[in-house]
Amino acid sequence: MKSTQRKRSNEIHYGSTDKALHVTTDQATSMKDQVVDLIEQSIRAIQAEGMLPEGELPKPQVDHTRDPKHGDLATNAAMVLAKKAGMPPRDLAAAIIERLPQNNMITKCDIAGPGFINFHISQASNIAVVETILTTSEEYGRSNEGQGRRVQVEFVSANPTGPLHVGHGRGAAIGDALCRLLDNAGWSVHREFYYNDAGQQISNLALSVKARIDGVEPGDTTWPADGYQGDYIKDVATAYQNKQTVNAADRTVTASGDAVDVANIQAFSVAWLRREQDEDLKAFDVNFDCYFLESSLYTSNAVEKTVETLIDNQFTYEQDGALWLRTTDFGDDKDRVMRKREGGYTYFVPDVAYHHNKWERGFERVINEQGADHHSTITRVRAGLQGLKTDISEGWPEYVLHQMVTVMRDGEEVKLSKRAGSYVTLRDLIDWVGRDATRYFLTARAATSQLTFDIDLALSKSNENPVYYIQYAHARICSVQRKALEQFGQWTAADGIQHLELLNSSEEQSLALVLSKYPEVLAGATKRLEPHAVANYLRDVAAEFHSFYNAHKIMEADEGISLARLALATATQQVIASGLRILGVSAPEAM
RNA sequence: GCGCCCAUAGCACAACUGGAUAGUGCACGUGCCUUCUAAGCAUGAGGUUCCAGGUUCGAGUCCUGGUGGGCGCGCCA
Repeated sequence: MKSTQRKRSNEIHYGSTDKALHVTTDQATSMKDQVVDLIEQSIRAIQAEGMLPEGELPKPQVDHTRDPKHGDLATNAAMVLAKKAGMPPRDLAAAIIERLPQNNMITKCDIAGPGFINFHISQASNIAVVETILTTSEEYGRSNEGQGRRVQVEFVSANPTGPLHVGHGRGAAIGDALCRLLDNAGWSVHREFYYNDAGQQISNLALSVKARIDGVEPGDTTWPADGYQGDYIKDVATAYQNKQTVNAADRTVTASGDAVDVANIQAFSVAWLRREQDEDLKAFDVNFDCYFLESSLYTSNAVEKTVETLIDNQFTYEQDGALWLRTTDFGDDKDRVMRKREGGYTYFVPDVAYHHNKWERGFERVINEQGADHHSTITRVRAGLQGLKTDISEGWPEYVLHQMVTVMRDGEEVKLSKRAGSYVTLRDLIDWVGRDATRYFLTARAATSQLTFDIDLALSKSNENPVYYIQYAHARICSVQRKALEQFGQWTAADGIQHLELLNSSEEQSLALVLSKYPEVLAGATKRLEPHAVANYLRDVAAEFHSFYNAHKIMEADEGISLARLALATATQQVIASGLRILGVSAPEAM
């Protein structure tokens, strides 16, 4: 597996196969890690005996089994190493088992199929995760892999020409979940929103508002070409005429009301739509540390300097009156124009300058969450950065691209077109199905998959949204805890730890097992930048809990059993609340 | 024509990045509320993982070539 991530000061290889999944926390080592350790010891012993060559060997895998008949954990070590050892996998498996160090966690291990080694874990070891969860509390699932290093995540980055649409919503949901995952893994996360407040699109915006002020409507002969036709343009015009003051997150503008002052109209319109987007984001509970203006790259001369450096480094040439960047030197399929014949720069030039700025701000990692329709910019931006001849590595910045969101309404597709002015907004979704369901739907699927958001379905079945399944488990646990308070008076989850050995049913054991996977699920989701894994995992946790809940009464006659089950339920509650927090979904105490 | 992404049950999607008998939710069949929340549980049916080759102990996953869909391929952003 190859990864062209960073090569600056601290060496990190996110793609490396070993260690990458190692959960670096101070908490008790997981069952899986312990088994990995045992197998490694055994293999070293075999190497010492000369049955396996010294030096580097293929890395065996240890996985949770799908089928309980295969025990709890399984390794392919014997199959992977059979060739090196020159012996049949099953024979090698026997040798590995023979040399496993003594331990009280494994009750049985056997050889199965082509040479798998299956490990059966004792119930006591399995249920012990409940104690780990309760005692490490909010630390459970956290790691310190990031070690406080700085990562910047740029997402949404919508231009202020209209309210956010569902595509932005997907970006907001995924981007924010990525931030929460990285924060959970010990990174210092900086959320940034980049937008253009001065280009052609913004001129069109100002002209559209001015047209509305002048009483011109879309379709009239004097309506501006490429004007924004949405009704919100009328609202901006009215607010402007009323000389309103607009407070957006990053700017405040008061309208003069002067119908011919295009500069003021433009400034006011940008602020008005920025505020509109702020409200969309607020309704979605997404916040940013910084709003970065494309225009600032011009006023600071960053764009000029970038161009000069690229010229000095001889990656450019003049042709047909334009200035070209030899992006083909860096894997592009054709060279790209930087400076147009009439003088202006193409859009990717400030983009390069912007990313150089990010680099100079010291972000060790930068992750850009964008719609897949912008994927062609990746090559250009990276090529531009390489052309600057700094020590930026080829794979910097990283990208997470989400595929299109198709919105179905009344059985037909609604085209997402900001310029046409007719599209479903993020706020529409939130109003219809709620923030939690919107967040969940938009993060529960892999970013690489196209997403069909069927509004009619979401409307008609709003009570059957999968997010409620998870929230319901949380609310149920809260309800039981309230009952326990009535029954026991003073009571804490820790009281049940000493009775955990009473939890020997398959439902209780299965629930504990799924809870024990939480740290590695988070580690995997963080490493692969795939928050949807968390959503899927939470559904599994909820399913195991509901099964447990239906099979066993928590508040039993026997106090020890009650306390033990309360401990298990509380550990479950903690994991669900933690996972939902990463997705930005609330964990209600009652439903 | 070229590049990127995708193709898995009727529908929408998973599958711990190469592991054992491919799972979950809707929808469909059958049971379960006098008992901590039935927004729940149990159970059944539903599959040639788009097609054809290849790599190896082993392929939904990797490689090659097709087919079908989305996006991009501008001196627009």
